[in-house]
Amino acid sequence: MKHIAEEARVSIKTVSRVMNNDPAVKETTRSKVMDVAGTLGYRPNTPARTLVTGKSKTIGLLISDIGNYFFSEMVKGVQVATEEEGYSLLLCDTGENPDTELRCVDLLLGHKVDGLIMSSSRLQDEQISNIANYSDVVICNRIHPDEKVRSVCIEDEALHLATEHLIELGHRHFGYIGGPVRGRAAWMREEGCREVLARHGLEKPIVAAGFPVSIEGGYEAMNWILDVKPEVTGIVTYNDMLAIGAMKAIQARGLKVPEDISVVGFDDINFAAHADPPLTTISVPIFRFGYATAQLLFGAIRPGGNESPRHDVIKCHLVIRSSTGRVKA
Amino acid sequence: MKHIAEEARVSIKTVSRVMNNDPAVKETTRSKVMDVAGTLGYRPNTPARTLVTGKSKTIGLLISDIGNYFFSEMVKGVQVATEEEGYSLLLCDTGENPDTELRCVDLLLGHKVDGLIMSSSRLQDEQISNIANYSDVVICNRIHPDEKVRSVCIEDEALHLATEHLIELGHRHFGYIGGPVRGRAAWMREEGCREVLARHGLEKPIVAAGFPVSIEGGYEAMNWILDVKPEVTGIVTYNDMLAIGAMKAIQARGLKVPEDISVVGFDDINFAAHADPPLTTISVPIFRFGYATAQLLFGAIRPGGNESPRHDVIKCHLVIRSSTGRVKA
DNA sequence: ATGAAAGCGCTAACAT
DNA sequence: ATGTTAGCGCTTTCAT
Repeated sequence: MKHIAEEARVSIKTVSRVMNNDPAVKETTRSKVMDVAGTLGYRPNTPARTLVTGKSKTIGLLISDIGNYFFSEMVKGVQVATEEEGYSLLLCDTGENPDTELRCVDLLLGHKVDGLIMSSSRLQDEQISNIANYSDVVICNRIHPDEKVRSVCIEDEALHLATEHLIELGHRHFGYIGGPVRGRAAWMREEGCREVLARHGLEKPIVAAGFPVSIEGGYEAMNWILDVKPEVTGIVTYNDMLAIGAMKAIQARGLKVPEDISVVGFDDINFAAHADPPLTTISVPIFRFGYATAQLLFGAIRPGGNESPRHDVIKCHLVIRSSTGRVKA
Repeated sequence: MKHIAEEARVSIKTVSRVMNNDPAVKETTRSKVMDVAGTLGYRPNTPARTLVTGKSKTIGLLISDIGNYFFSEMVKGVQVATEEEGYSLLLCDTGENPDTELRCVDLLLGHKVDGLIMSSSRLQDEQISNIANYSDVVICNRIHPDEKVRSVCIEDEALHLATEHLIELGHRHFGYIGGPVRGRAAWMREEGCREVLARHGLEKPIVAAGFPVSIEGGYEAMNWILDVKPEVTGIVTYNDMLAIGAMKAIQARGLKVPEDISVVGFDDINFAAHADPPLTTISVPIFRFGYATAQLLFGAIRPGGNESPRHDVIKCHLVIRSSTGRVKA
C-alpha cells in the first residue's frame, strides 16, 4: 500500500480510501490508484484489516459430520449466502465430540470470526451462552434460553403431514420407527406422529426405538414390528434410510409396499425417488435451511445490519410417491 | 497480553514466549503466566500473529460443489488432517464457475492462507501457476506442468479392474456408458476399459456418451445401447449413478441383472451396496484422498516441513457384489 | 532467563 | 479532497 502511494503520488490514506470505496475521492485519483494497484498486483491484507477494525469478514461454521448429506447440503446453503455477502467461511467438523468442538470454537474465536453457526452442537446451554459473549451465534435445530442466541430449526413436527396422509388413505394401525434416542429432532418427529393419531382418536403407534439409524437398522426395526404387531398397515419413520430398510424387510417377508403396508420417510434424500418403490416422504429444504441460517446471522453482523435475535422455523412439505396407498378393504 | 504482563509482573515478551512454548522460560514464570491468562480468558489473536509472521495457520480449499458426495467426503478428509495439524480450513464452493473461482482465490490469498487445495479447478494451467507464486498449491485430479504445483489423483484407470473382472466371467460384448464429455477423469476411465479390451484382443465397446451423469441419464444411455447393440452382456460405466440407471433400464425391458447382462459402476457410493441388485463397483477411498491431499500440502508448509513437490495417486479397488455374473453358456 | 523497542499492513481520528 | 499520526496485538531483533 505504501508502494502504491509512492507510485501514484498520493498519501497512503488515499489508497486506503480507494480500497474501501470511499466516495470522497476524486475520480481521477481513484482511477490512478486503481491502475497502480493493478500493475503492482496489490491485494488487501485481511488480517491487518482485522487487527485494526476487529472485523474479519469471516464466519465460522461448526458441524458434526460433513460426510452426512444433510450437513453437506446445509454447508452449501451457508456457503452461498456467505459468498453473496462477501464473507469467507471457516469450517470445522467436530465429529460429534464436545472437546473437539470446544477446541474448534477457540480456534475460530482466535481468528476473530464475526459470527458463528453451530449445527448439532454437543455443548451445554451455558457453554453456548458464554461463547455468545464473544461472537454472534446462531444455533441449528435446538432452542436456547439465552435471548442473544439466535436459532433456526427444521420443522420436525412436519411428520404429522405424513401421518395425516396415511390416515386419509384409511390406515388405522400404525408403527413408528424412531431415530437417535435422545435427540430433539427425534422427539419432535415422534410427537408429530403421535399427536395426530391422538387427535383422530386412533390407537397409539407401536414404536421401534434404539435401532441404528440406517437401512440395516430400519430392516431390523421393521422385522421387530412385524413380529410384535403384524396387523400394522401404516409405517411412519424418523428418516428415509430407516424407511428404505423397512420396505426391504416388508418385501423380504413376501408382503408388498404399498398394497399390504404403506411406508413414509423423512428428509427426501436423493435416493428416495429411486427407492423401490419410490418413497413417499417429507421433503426438507436443506439448502434453504443453511441459507436461512446464514441470512439470520448476516442480518445481525453485516455492516449496518442490526437485526435483533430471532427464532426461525423452516417449513417442510409432503412428497407423495408410490410407497403409500389406500389400505385394503 | 499487556494485561497479562501487568498482572503477572513480567514483560509482554515473556507472555509471548509462554504462549509459544519457548523452553527458555522458568517453570515458575510459565505457570504464573498461564494462570493469569486462564483467569483473564486470554485467547491469542490469530490475525495479529499473521500480520507479523506472515503465517495464518489456515489453508484454503476450493471445490466445485460441496453438495456432491465425492466432495463432501473429500472435505472431511482434508478437514481431519487440517485439524490434526492445528490449522483452520477456509472453504469455498466455486459452483464450477471460473470467475467465482478467481474471486475465491483472491479472497483466500487476502486471508494469507498458508496453502491452497484446488479440486476440480476450472482455471487454466498458467492461472494456477500464477497462484502458486503466492501460496503453495495442491491440485486434485489433474496434472500440471509447473513443477512447483503439487497434485493428487484418483486412480481413474482402475476401471480396468472392472473390465478384467467381466472378461474373467466370460463376457465378450461390451458397452461403456461415459461421463462428463471433456473431463480428464472420464477420459482416463474410458481408456482404462478400452485398453484392457484391446489387450485381450476383444472387440471395442459400444460407447454411450453425452448423457447426463445421473440415474436418469444411465437409464437412457442403456436403452440406447440395447437398441443399437442388443448382444451386449457386459456394461462398464463411468460411475455408480449411471450404473444404477442402466440396471433399471435393463430390468424395464424384462431382462435380468446379472443373469442376462452384468453391470459395474465406479465410486462405490453409499447406496451402491443397497441397489437392486447390489452393485459391483470400483471403490474409491475418497476420505483418504482428501486426507492425503492435505498431508501433501502440510508436508510442504508445516513449520520445519519442507517436502519437495510430488505427484500422488490414490489407488482404488474392485468390490464384487451381485450385479456381475458369469455369462450364459 | 527476561526485557525494550521497532514494526507487520492497515484504518480511525483528526487535521488541512 | 487529501494528508498525518497513532495504534490494533503480536513477534522479532537486540540487549541485558
